[in-house]
Amino acid sequence: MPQRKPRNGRLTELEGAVLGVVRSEGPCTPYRVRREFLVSRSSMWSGSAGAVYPALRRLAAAGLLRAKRTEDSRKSIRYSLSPKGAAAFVSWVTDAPAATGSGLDPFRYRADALDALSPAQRKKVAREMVRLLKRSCAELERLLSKPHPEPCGGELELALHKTRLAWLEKRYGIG
Amino acid sequence: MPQRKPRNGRLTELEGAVLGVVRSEGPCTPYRVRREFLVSRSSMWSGSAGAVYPALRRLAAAGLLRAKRTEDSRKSIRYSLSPKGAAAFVSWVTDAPAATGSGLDPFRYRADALDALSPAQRKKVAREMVRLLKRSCAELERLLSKPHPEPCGGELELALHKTRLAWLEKRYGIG
DNA sequence: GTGCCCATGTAATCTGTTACATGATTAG
DNA sequence: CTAATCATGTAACAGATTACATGGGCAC
Repeated sequence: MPQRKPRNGRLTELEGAVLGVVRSEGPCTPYRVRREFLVSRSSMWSGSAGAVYPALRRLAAAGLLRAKRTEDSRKSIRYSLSPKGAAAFVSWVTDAPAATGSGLDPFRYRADALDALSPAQRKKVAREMVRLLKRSCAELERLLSKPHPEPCGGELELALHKTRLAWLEKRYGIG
Repeated sequence: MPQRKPRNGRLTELEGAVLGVVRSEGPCTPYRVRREFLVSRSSMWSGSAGAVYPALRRLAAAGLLRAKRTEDSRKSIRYSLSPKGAAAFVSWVTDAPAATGSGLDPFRYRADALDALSPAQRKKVAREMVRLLKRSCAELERLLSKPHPEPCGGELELALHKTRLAWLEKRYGIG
């Protein structure tokens, strides 16, 4: 999915997110970065090696990350944020027009088309969506209630799911 | 962004949306389809010719669209939905797991990092975001109040913006 | 040692982006 | 007629995906 506009000197969403991981985790290996994407339930990225490793190299080549080989048997690399990288990250975070854009919402695109379905089909799929959304909400609420709330993105994701549920309820009376 | 997961026999988000346009508009030319993406305020896609024209060819090659050359001087093509395409579109719309996924939300990704900013920076960018979000809300409300509400995606987008505003208000007291 | 997971990549492919090219139509 | 715009593409490129390859460390 789209979502991927090429750089006009700017960072990709993935690159910005990668900088954020390195910033909050401190110097870390590619695998560590990658796992953040694999584990985080942001289904938007696969966290595939073919995306993360090249992104790290790009960022290092641009001077935003500093790379240092370790001396252990793996000879892996530890990336840390350079001052330039920290500045770039702040620019990325404070890019208000990018932040307030509507993004890529698979729900919104399908919502328009629900009316095209037969009532029976629509009811069936709406029920299934409600089921999945409620499950996600429960999962997120469980995570957020834990002592370490982790990144607050979960709050926003929860709010998003609830918005969708409210919309389904209001429009089709399914709750 | 994005977002772009390759096909495991499935349709891309763009392809699904393209089928939706052809379905709701009836037989139409590539340009007609493209303009829907250019005009619609879904900032997620550029609606570039390099995306739309190949997508239409792909869908036609897969038998989901029927292509018919017109006899006028443009010799353009009119695409219409084949029965197979209609079925594929329904599958796409009713793919509940895909629909309820969290998508690619640039706001959510930046929200986590706002805490890393200085209070002054954070206040400044939060204010700017609020300004942009309110402007989008006003614009959407204007559109939605018109006689022809057009696709309901606008309702969801409006709800998304309001969710973001509420989050900023709650978290940073900026409204 | 053998098998399995951890960690680090690479290769081929796919899709969307920008930027350009080109012919038809319309406004002046 | 000329210029702008409509409409239809193509070309080069970038970034992400899957799938594969490979070597180290650990359990048994």
